[in-house]
Amino acid sequence: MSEYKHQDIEKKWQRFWKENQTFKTEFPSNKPKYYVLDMFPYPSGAGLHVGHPLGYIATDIVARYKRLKGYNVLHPMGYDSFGLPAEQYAVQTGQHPAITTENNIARYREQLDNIGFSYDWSREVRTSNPDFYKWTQWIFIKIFNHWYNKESDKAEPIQVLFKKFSENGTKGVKAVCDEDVSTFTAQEWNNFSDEKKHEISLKYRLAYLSNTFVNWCPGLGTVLANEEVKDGVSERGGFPVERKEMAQWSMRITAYAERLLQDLDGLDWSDSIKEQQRYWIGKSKGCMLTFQIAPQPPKGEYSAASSEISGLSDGSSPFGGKGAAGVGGLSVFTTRVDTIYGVTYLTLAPEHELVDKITTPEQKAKVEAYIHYAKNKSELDRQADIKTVTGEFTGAYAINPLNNALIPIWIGEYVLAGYGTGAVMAVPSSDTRDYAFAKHFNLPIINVQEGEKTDITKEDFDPKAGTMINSDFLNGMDVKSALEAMTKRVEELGVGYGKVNFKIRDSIFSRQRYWGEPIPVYFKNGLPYTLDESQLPLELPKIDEYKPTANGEPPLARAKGWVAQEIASPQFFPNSDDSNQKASPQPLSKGEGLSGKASPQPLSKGEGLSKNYSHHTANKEIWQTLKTNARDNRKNPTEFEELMWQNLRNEKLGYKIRRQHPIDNFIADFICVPKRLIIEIDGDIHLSKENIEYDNYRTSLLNNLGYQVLRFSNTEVKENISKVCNKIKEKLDSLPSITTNDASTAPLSFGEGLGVRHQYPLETSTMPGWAGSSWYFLRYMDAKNESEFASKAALDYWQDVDLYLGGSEHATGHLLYSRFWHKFLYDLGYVKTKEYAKKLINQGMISSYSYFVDSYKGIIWQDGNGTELALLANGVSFISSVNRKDQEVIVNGQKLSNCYFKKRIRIPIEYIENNVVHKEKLEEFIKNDPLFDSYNINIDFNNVVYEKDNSGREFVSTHSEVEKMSKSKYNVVNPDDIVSKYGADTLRMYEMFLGPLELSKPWSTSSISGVSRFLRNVWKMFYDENGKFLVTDETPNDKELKALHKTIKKVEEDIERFSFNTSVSTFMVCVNELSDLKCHKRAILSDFLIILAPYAPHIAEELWEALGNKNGISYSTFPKHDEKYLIESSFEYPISINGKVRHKMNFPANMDLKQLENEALSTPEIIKWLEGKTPKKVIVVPNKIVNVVL
RNA sequence: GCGGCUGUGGCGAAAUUGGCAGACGCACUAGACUUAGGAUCUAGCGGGCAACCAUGGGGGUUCAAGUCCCUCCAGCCGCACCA
Repeated sequence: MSEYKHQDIEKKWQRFWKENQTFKTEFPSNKPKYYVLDMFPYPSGAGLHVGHPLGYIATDIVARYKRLKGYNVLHPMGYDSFGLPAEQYAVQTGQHPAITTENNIARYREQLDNIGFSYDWSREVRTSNPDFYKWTQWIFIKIFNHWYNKESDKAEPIQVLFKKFSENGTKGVKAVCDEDVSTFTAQEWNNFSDEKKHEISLKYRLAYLSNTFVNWCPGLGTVLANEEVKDGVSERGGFPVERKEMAQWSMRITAYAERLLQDLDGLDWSDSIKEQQRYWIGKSKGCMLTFQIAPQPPKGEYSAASSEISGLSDGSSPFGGKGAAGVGGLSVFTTRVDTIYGVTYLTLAPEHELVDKITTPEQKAKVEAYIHYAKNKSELDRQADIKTVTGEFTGAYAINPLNNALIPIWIGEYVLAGYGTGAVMAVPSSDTRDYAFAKHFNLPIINVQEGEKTDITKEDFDPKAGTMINSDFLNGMDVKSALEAMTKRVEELGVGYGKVNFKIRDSIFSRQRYWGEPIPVYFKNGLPYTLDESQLPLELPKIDEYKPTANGEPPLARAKGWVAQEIASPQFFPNSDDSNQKASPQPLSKGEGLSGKASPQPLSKGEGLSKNYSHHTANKEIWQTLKTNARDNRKNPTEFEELMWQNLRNEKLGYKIRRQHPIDNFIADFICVPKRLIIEIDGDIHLSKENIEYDNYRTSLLNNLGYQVLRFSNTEVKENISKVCNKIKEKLDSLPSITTNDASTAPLSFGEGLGVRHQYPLETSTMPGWAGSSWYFLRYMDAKNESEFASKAALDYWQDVDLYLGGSEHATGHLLYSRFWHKFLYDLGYVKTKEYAKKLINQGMISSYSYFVDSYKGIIWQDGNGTELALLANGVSFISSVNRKDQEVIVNGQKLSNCYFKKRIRIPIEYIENNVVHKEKLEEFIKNDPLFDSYNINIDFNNVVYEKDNSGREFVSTHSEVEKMSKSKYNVVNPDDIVSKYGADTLRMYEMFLGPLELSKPWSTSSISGVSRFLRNVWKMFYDENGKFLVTDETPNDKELKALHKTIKKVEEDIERFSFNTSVSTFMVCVNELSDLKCHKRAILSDFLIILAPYAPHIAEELWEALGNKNGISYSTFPKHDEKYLIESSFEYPISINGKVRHKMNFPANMDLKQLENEALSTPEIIKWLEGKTPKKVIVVPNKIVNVVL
């Protein structure tokens, strides 16, 4: 091959890698492991632009490098394929999001393949694939079935909690749980019904359902997590978000707050991300204080410092347990308990539950008005004007627990309901917000600190400066000791205790959306239960439309038969401490499973129960028998049954009723399936005590299966059939219909061997976007495993991610939740590492140049407000800057100045050549672009100014701005175009060459030619222009070896510290040097190709093959540099006088320093600079520099 | 307001531990080859005629500072009444 034909070469080797499965990861393996991971992409419809592959190229270089270094490399890719855009598209078009997603993934894959990545595609994961989300649901179930024990500081099975409850009640249980849990004794607990126990447990589980204020986004029809809301609008789509109270699933991430914070220290992540997480977790050490509410508001003026309630000044504890009007104390969290003598008022959040109780009648109207005002203020508004001070006095007073001072209680929106206790003790002398509030409402201010920087009105105010004053026993202390002393004192007094508070909130886990993982939960009597693991995956149902239902339920509520079959016994039987053990099936007792007269043989214990079927399930053989028996029964009805049938059949009562139908191990006489009603006619023998007992037992079993049972005796049927029918009808009317896939047969469709069970409605919300991404990195370790999320062997071997690369926008979302889930799995013993990603790099964004041309002409005038308006040929538009060229004109009788003005017109980047747009291109753009009208309203291209270049070609000058790459900005550069024009290797190297990985930088296609030329120069070392192969077997000389070995050394160092841009420069220098040396020697070029291969794998493979190698370059060995080739025999010393380089001299590298100094000082050039003075000092740094100080 | 990051030629940048600032590349200029050039090759390329001046500004430490310290400024990102 004579020319460097990148298209052919790249396709060839991409095919080679695919056919040879070159990058399939070995497992098991004796090699050391290296796991390098990209944050997987959401496959958007727009496809990749050149910014996306930046990180992928970097990780690919590392992966290929590590393979050459002998590592077993895990380098996978997949898709975060659940998400809003596909669903929004589905809502609009009705196309199933799976189809949209599939198409988008296909396009992504094509684009990725073009760039020659070395992913092991056999491990691809997609979060929307049931094989994958089965395990996301599985983890959810695990989370649901665990609680957080603060004593052991880890998650433990809920059964352990149950055991504690049954032994000691709530006493001694230290759990992370809801605020409103009640206490009970072991005896009380043991007397609770199972359902009650379950209900209580919901307040302890790590996944729980609760009514919370959520970020409701009507535009998207879903709730959003805090980090999905930016500036009061949704991060995706920018729709307004409001506070709304809804029942929602949450994850108790707060339980892990401390560990999430602590373990950040050991992570090699950027400071920025770690800081953001620290801030988000928001740990603050402080003190929880209780202020009693004063019994009666005092008349007249009060003075915060001195007013004491009469009779209480003896210092005795005045208010016992309860304060005024039966209201308990008011809890306040403060980080500055040392300033308690400076408290002059308390402020509650308007939503605070005590507000209602303590507000005095006189203040009620005002307070209510204020609450109304605060409530109706949207989040956005609240954030927008934080400067405005608002609030209202409740009329109530609290008592300072330290000095019994009376302090008024206010409400104010500056206090957040969600933080701390929703109440603050205000110290206007030490807190700027409190100060602003106090100033605004004329509340007293007591200084409790003195000294420098303690004046709150001054710029340099430092809240922790100075020493304490006006603070009793604290006086004279600094803030730190005062804090300690006061914390101790309040604990002694029993009015408070030291407490650590976290800002982080439990994360809302439900989304009212279709395109997400269904939450594997059903509801029985209003309480949530998880599905049995054997029922996973709970697949997304088909639905007719992807919108919420008419009454606002999530889209899944549209699904027919969105019900669960309960197959495990309820999870609240703590049979064992092993959380993983399923509740054991309850065997059928003797005689059960029999119906009517022609009964099959009774089943004995365990008999007929296949291991795979739950205890309510008959196996196929029994089912066949039941079916046969039922058919016989139908053929030979008793007279009573026949009479009944004639009255029930053909929907005579308004409901379809079947007769002689198998239900699990029974045959029911009559059944109305959608109503779950069974009607039995019992013969007279049923009057015996034993039979009644048995009937009752059977009824209860059927009840457990979800059926109601009506029993009539033969006599009742015979004597008053209409009464019987009325009773049945009444019952049917009262029962809710249970919809199923096919109400006529579903519960009876027994073909799979599954019996009829009670069906319960399933949860209709789905999981949030971050669910799948919180653990996908583990799935890659064993992506095809059907029985576990990953095998122990794989988890033990791969351990964690060695290098994780992705955008910093996930700082408090994915990167926090995934750490949380990983710690949870760590607690359960599934993973061995506390953190899953040792090293994280956030690649910078690649921005782009947007190009504009100016069009001039129009009329400008000022409106009444002095705003300048421009009148265009076809309309009026506001412009901010004008270039005037005054000319007077008359418009509507008014004298106006006729100005030329500048209007920016966006020109798509593909029409730009060397920063100008040629006339024919501009015309083509106007003609071709369908979006032209919508993007460039009011544009008159006749007014652009054309210039001519040397060849007479007309063009228009443009100016450019660096902006985010986006479709709407007309500045997107598609990697496919770059690959087809310059090749994937050029793209890869150029992306790296742009600059440091972490920094944002603008893309400039014109600069790519340098890298392109470089690769052609590499080619030229192997082939001349006639295609003659130039490589020789000559022995390399020292210069060539030096050029090679310093490159090996530098490239290796660069990759190890992720400095890819400098490697590219190094390669260029090396090729320049070898070209100057006219080096075509195999020994040199062969090693050069190996070190180049991670960056430019295609050309490296091609030339490697040309050198006669058969096996591909990917698993060759990275050469080791040899220092002996790098040693210089001499060094050219810069000789500087007083730090300024004046001369250069060559000395042997190992020369004696004193001798060197002497020689340097005796050189004429230096003597000239010495001007006869004796140097004060001469510094000689070996092989660096000589500095003469005069 | 708070936190993090970043400021070096016309542009992207390099200088890893303080030791010749601007490597490497783009753009540009001149020349060569050529019917042609969006090809290739050669040379030049921070500013200044020069002494010198230059790493956002100012100050400091040091024989020596882009690099360390203080201070101010600008840009980007994140958070934002967190008690």
